[in-house]
Amino acid sequence: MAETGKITKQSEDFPAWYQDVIREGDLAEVAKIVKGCMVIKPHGYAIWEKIQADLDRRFKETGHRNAYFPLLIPMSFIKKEAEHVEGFAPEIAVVTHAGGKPLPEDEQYCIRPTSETIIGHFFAKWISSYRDLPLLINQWANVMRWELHTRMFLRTTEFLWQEGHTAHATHEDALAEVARMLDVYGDFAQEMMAMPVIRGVKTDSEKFAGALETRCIEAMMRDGRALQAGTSHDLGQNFGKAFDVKFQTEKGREEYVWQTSWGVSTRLVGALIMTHSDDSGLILPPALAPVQAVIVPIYKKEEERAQVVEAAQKLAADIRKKGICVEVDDRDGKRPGDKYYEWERKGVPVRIEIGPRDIASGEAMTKLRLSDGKEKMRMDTLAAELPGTLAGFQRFLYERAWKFREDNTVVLNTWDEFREVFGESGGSKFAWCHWDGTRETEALIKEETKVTIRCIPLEGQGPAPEDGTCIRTGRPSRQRVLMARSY
RNA sequence: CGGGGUGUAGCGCAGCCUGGUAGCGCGCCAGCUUUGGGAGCUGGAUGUCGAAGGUUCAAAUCCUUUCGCCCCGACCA
Repeated sequence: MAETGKITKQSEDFPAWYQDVIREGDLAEVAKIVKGCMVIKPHGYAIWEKIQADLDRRFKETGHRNAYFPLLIPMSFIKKEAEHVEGFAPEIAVVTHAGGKPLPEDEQYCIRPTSETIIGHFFAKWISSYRDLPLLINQWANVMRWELHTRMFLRTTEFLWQEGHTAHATHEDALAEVARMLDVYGDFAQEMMAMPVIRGVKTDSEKFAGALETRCIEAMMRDGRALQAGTSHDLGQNFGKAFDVKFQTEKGREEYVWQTSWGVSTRLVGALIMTHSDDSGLILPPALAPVQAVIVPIYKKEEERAQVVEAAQKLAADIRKKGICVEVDDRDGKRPGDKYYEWERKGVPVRIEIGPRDIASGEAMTKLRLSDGKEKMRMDTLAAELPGTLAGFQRFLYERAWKFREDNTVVLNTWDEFREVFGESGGSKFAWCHWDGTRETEALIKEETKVTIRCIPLEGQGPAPEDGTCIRTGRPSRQRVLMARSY
């Protein structure tokens, strides 16, 4: 880790850069006293709150309601769905003692790694008729997975997320839900995070433990690696059968429900950092920036200070009327240059400087987080123009991220090309390649190159389907899949 | 679990080889001067030197034991 106050260059050491941006942006720190856990500091948590607020609105607009289930899940529950146990058992933390006594093995709890099982249990109690369906529930919660290697926001032992859990009368309904929620995530990523994503289907070996199918959104980080930014699972009747979630159909027949689950986590904050930020620190898309604009008053003498701060407060009030979150940084004893650096590292999109000269001329200096120069703007029209400026900034970030991804996406046809692109350096690109569809080939490629199949693109999300031959084995393939090194 | 490293002020580190009053940078506090891109000067506060035991007149330093953390090789939102 670099010394405090310095940010390692992205091009020199990407992981160090990432840590530095988080520290200098005052987003979070490693808890240290609790293995693998992090403390999300106010500025970082404020970003998560903005993410939550917008997603929550989208969930409610699509008919879901929030609920909350226990943090502790009986160990016996986890074991009920065979693939689910197998997938999660190694990373589960278990409560073995309570009330000052050891718990018998059959009374032990695990701290939820995800809630399909306990929610399945309650769905069984709540659902008896087709009239109870669909049941559309979302939970905002923390979960815990005992990971070997942790990285702030991307993979920590405890993390915050939302998990949607729904039950439907038919597989068709459930599949529509899976698709709908994947689109909610995809739209959110693109509209709010200014992060282009590829929507696709996971291969069998990458899908959620216990699901029939997992759909995902995959984004490219600025080192070319892929980040899974959200998932939506078709659980089929697997959990329905394991937890006996049955309902009576209109015709009086008894059937198991079809379930889905879907989630995004605080990992999105990591995605935000690695999609937009630069060597000066964090860059936030205006739509998710807790502070969208900051006003720095500049003064020398006391009487100037009073005058300048007053003008800044008045401008701030005008800006707030436009629905923009603005802060006046009138902290005394900290010089303007110092403040500039601080707000830059915190990713604030727009900075406005007001000094005696500006008050005299009726203008203010504005600086966008991404441009080098400053621009003079009339103070009386600034508030009116700011929403447009922010919208333009948001659009610019999306387009820049899009172009970066396009520039780092390749279509590969031979294994030699593949080995060249994914060399020893550990770098990555998005590569569209043919794959023979077998788990064995996928594992072989992963072992040889650490490259994985990120997803099989949904229609329109990748190259149009075409017959070809597997990049590794030469066997026939019907469609190209997305390959990359990933987080 | 195997290999390597490290524990000294809030943070980052030096001191250890060759035992002798615990130091540096940043940060923090106070005052003055400053304030349109990371301020300067002066003064100040802060430590059971990871823990336990031993050797010694004397241990951060030498010896023994122990604990924690970090990095590299087997899982993943």
